[in-house]
Amino acid sequence: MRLDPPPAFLPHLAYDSVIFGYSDLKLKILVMEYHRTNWFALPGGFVGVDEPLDRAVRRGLYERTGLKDIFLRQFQTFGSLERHDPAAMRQIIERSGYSVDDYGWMLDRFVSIGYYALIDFRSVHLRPDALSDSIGWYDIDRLPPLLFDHAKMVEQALATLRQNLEANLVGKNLLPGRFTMKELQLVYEAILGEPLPRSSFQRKMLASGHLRRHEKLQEGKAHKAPYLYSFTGESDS
Amino acid sequence: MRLDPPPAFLPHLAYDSVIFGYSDLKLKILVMEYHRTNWFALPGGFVGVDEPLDRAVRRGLYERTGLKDIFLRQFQTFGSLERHDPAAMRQIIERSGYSVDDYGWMLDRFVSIGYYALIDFRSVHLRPDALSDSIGWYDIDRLPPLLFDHAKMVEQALATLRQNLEANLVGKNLLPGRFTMKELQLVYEAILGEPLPRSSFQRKMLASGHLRRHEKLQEGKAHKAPYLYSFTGESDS
DNA sequence: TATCATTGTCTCACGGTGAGACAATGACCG
DNA sequence: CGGTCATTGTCTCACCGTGAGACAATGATA
Repeated sequence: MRLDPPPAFLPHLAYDSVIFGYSDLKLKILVMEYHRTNWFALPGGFVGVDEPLDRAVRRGLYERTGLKDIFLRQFQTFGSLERHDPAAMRQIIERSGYSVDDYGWMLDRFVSIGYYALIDFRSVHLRPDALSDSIGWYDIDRLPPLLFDHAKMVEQALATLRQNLEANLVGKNLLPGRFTMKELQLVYEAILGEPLPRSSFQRKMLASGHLRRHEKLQEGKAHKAPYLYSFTGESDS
Repeated sequence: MRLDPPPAFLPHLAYDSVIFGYSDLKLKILVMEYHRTNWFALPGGFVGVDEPLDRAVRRGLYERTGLKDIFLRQFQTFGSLERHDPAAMRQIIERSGYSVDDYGWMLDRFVSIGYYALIDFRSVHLRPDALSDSIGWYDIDRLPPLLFDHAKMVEQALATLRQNLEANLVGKNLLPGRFTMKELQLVYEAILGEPLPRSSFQRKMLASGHLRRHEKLQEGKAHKAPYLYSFTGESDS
């Protein structure tokens, strides 16, 4: 919850993370709000001088969500000059109660490495960092205006996620351990942003071999009781 | 052809490029050899303090190949600690006739952004840079041992290329303006590393709409004369 | 007990694919 | 000069995955 002085981090280098969760039939991401600015941005951070890049990102995720062993993928590195906005950064630092004299290095140009993560919505305990008032979930299609080039980052992350959609990921990372076929299909549809044919979806999922059917049936609700499924096999890292 | 002093470049940040060409039925990449070391590595470089990342890579490609408007894609950023090898770097600097006192910043840890490029083999005029004796083409499956994590970079670049193979790219960037269907198929096979069914390949290519058939027929060789084709539509950047 | 939405499964038509066949072509050889 | 033979463009056919729809089974509700 502190900002280490410049020597601790690689200068000019940052990461930003697009953290996906699923709840209430919607695909959502984590967005943070800077202190007293009404400005929103993706959760990001810096890389320690002797810290592997991947570990830096996992550290940031852990500090904000309390989760370890998260599914995490790099999707793009952003290095244009347009993303540099020292004026905005100055305000963020000052309104958080810090001095630009101490944190002037944050006004520099940064090259940022974009990661996306998939996490189980329910198992998260959110904690804001030193610069942010709050961190919260936003529907993927109802995001507030984001600072810098973060809107483009989200777009890219979502495109990459859609392209790499595999049975392993979704159920293993976004859903609780047991779920119905219907629930699984709804997650897919939320990610892809379009409806899927029911019979084909079920056929493909069953044929994939990743699913295990639990003979238990759900009960209590309405109509015919669906099977519960869980995912088999390895996944994250 | 000079090494600018530290202030000109972003510290701890580099790029490396996997430059693909096609010749003699083989997929090849450019590999450079450092002065008097017998050590091989991918051509790479540094990013100017006020230079967009993409432009830095294009600049490096231009300096080495004389080509502009190259098809270029980022594929992965490498940030582990294992890739740091100051001892090797010290030798490279010294054997090139430079002093570590002046270029000590090159011994630091670097995070490197990997790009791959597709270029027309015949239109290249190779030029080594300040640190390298030579730069030349190597068969993708007969590479010399590469320094640092560059072998992994090549592997990743090739995997990404195979995954993103589209009709647009190959013919537009790896082949000369006019080519036969057979030649096109051979390029695909060289990239994918496996034979493709002839009739399906032809059918799909013709149906893609990217090809234009030129009524001229090749002549002089053997047997039945094939049509010549060229690609239509936009491509690179 | 009748109603009705949901679920698991099946069938069918459609489109793309790989394998193979076929004629056309044009250089080479006897 | 005619036969041989490899290459090329195209066609046919069997096969597989897909989307659409049908159907019975189910289980809560009226």
